[in-house]
Amino acid sequence: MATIKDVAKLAGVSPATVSRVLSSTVVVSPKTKTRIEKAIAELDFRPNAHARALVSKSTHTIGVVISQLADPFFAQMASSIEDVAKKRKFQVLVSTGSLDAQKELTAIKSLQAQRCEAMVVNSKALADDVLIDLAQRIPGFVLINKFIPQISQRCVWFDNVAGGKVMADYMASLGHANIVVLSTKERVYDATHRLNGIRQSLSQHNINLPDQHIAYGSPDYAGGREAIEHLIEQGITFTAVLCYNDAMATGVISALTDLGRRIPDDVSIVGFDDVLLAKYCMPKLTTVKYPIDIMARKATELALSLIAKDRPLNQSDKDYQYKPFLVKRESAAKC
Amino acid sequence: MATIKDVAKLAGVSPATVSRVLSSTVVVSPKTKTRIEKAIAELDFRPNAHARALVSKSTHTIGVVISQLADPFFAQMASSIEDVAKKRKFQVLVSTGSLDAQKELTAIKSLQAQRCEAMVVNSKALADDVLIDLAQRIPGFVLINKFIPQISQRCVWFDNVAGGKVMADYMASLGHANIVVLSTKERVYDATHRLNGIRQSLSQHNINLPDQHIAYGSPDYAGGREAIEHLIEQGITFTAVLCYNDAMATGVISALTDLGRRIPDDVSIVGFDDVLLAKYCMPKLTTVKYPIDIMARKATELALSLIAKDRPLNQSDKDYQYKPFLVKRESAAKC
DNA sequence: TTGTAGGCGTTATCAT
DNA sequence: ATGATAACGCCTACAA
Repeated sequence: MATIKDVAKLAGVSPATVSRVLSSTVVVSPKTKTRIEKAIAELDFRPNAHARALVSKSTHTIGVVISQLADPFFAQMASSIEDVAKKRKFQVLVSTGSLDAQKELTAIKSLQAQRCEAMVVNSKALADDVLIDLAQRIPGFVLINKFIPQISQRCVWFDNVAGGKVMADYMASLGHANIVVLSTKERVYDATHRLNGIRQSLSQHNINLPDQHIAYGSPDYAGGREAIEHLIEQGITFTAVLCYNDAMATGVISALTDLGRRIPDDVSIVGFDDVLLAKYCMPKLTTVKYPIDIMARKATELALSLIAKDRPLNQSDKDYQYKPFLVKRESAAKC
Repeated sequence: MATIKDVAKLAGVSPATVSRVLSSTVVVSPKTKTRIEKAIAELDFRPNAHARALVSKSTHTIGVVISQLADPFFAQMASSIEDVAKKRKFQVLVSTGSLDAQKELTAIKSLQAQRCEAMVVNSKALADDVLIDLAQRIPGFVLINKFIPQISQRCVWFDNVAGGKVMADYMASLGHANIVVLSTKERVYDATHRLNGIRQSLSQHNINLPDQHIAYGSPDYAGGREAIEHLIEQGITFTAVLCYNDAMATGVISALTDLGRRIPDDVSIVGFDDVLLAKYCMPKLTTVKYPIDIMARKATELALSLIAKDRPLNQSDKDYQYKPFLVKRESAAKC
């Protein structure tokens, strides 16, 4: 690909002048300007972003770390980030961490090597002190899924405990007393938080939740099926199912329907996240809203504002917490 | 962030020696090596990828152009690409084109500015001659969703005409004669191709498909609902619905169920793509498989092989065409 | 084995 | 208004 020198030569000027018309920051005589523009077009010249980054010490790039691109939840997140980044003329660099601490760290390091100025990271596996260290090192570092007191102003997070409560409160209010919970077998803290919320709510309502009423599966359709089938095999009876996410909930719907149980007449089901899927499936899923799109937008703006030169100093010292709320649809009803 | 000079100074060596342990291409004395490694760790030094790109003239980066990240189909595609790229130690740069020719071109140009060595692009809007031009300019350029004769070896594509036929043939084989089609209102060629396939099949089966039996909506759940409702309002009767994609099909299921029609007893429905959703919804969707994951892998390997220095010259001259096949589930049955 | 020097493509600072 | 020149951070001959 042509360089700025090639353009300069073809236009009969110095590289400096070409650079001036590129940045249009200094006045260039109209005639030479058009001559240069013609040369640029003719050579199909595209300024080398790396050279620019090197000299300008700025890449206009925001890095994103998520566990997997194929998951609708993360796809939505990435999409929202890209949307606001684009408006600010920022490039997006996506790296995946796959729920593995080592891979997450590798992803972040690679983003650092690319000199991303801002970073929005969803870390499921890294230890808090590692994340704190990272945040202190990287000016535009923002965490999107957890709260860490020491770096609270860099945290955009969701109250998972409240989310668990919302689910359980609702089922209790519908009169359910035989409740089972489907959690994820992945060791991620948000599952623990939701479970804690559920436990708190249930004990307040004097509803028992024995350990055998909790099953663990992969956080997807198949995992939902297997987990609920496992519970049934154990001879456990129930009228309500609380699921770790919407995908598992659809698996439950499918498995129970296959067994001739009717939803919500025989069994009530609540999902989590409210991904697109929840509206699509039948019956439509009653679920807990996780406003990931709004959160992703917020996180991106926060990350970008952290590195802005004209950073308003009135950066409030608080964290950015988002609360769950119930989306009532068709999969849950009175007991 | 620390530079190679900082590391060199701290370790008491020259930058060149540091570079040597970084690339581990030349033997360095064990003592100095450990000293340097200590310095690197202490300074948390991360080699600047831009400087490297500049001098090495290689970025190890593959660019991806898709219309939108949030769409499950494209998320799957991006995910597959990232997967094989990662194995080859390539960074992935995603840009979105949003079905707009101008934006698609901007996305590609930005990828060029980043000096992506390979590119996998899904272009819905750019004219063929523009794409041909791009392919000739960019060595690692691969098209993933369409066939263009002049650059056939750079095309990984899906036979949409055959896809249309598959849907229609199946419905005909089930005895349906009153068929309606839900297409997308976006002006994309794949919709046209599928429609052509449907028309061919239907005329072979002597089934009539008047223009009023074709409705156009946005290619999603809401669009499916609206399109089918529109048809019903027109007083059109039917026993089978062919949909542009799975999301529209779920909209149709929902709308018809609301009206008390039973699927597949009263109406048969076929979707397209076989995204995850198709397995999840109720009834499970009978649909046409679009093997985007396999195709994306192939496209990535192709793009990477195109720029490989040890490129095997036995690059076959043919294109890479993928064929649809029917995934029979529950949403379609005998008339 | 290690150091020196030049250059990758661009921008910014001086001159002119 | 335009041209030299140095510098960004790194790698790679070439020397020592």
